Amino acid sequence: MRRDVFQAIADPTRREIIGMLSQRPLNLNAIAENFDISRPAVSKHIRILTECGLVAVQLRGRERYCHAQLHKLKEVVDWTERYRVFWTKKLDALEDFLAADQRSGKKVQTKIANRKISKKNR
Amino acid sequence: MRRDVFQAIADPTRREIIGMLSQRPLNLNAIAENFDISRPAVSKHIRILTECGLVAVQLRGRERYCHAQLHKLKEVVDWTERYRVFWTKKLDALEDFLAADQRSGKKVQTKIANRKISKKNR
DNA sequence: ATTTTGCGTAACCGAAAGGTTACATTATAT
DNA sequence: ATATAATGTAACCTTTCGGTTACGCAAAAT
Repeated sequence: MRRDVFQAIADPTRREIIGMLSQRPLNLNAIAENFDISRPAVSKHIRILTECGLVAVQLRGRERYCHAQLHKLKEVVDWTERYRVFWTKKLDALEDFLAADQRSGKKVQTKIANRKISKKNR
Repeated sequence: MRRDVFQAIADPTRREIIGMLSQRPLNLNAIAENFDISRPAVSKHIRILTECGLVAVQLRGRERYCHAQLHKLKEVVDWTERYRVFWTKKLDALEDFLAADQRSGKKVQTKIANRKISKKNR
């Protein structure tokens, strides 16, 4: 099981579960009530969220209370943060420029292709 | 095709492609050189990234230059941003508390379950 | 003691994901 | 004009995903 945070939040149902649990812990049935899918299906989602550390389960008798452990989302934030500059005003202007160029078919490629690059930044 | 940004960045290869393209536009073969997978496989990844708006393709003769369009990542940032409070120092302390409780089996549940919640925050 | 509740798990299913090879097409180079 | 380079696409395969129903089991309620 690969189970990384990126894959975990790819599913919209799991993102909803995260939203619910961020407000207060819930046991499995309480979560399932909010969805049209079956209880075992929710159980599987919880398992995935648990495996990647986004949710922690606390046993209370026969109930399992699920807590959001959202500091694990920092992994996602850290990745996106590297590209934050790309949605600032200044950069948007460049994107617009490129989009316009694409429509007109004008030659501007070299300008972009030769931008200085820094190695090893994955 | 669902093709939302969350699903697009779930795949590690696509995240690497995004990292490469954020430095400079590349044509498809240039991208493929960096991976062990076949060229058609890369082509499929580019298609997915294009469909959700993370990449734009600019045709130059027989070549297709792929540009990163990273302002679309803002969607991801906006979602995660709602939970930023959960990985600040203060909240981490709460998480630690919960984790310790889970180990000891002590009763603290009600305290958390009764936290004030605000509606409609998905 | 018996029933009900809250859950995990197993077996199964169809669809989608991620990859491959083979082939077609068009632009450029020779 | 012919060959080669850059790419899309189709057909196919295997694995994973997200869901289901059926069942089992322990805790709680009766």
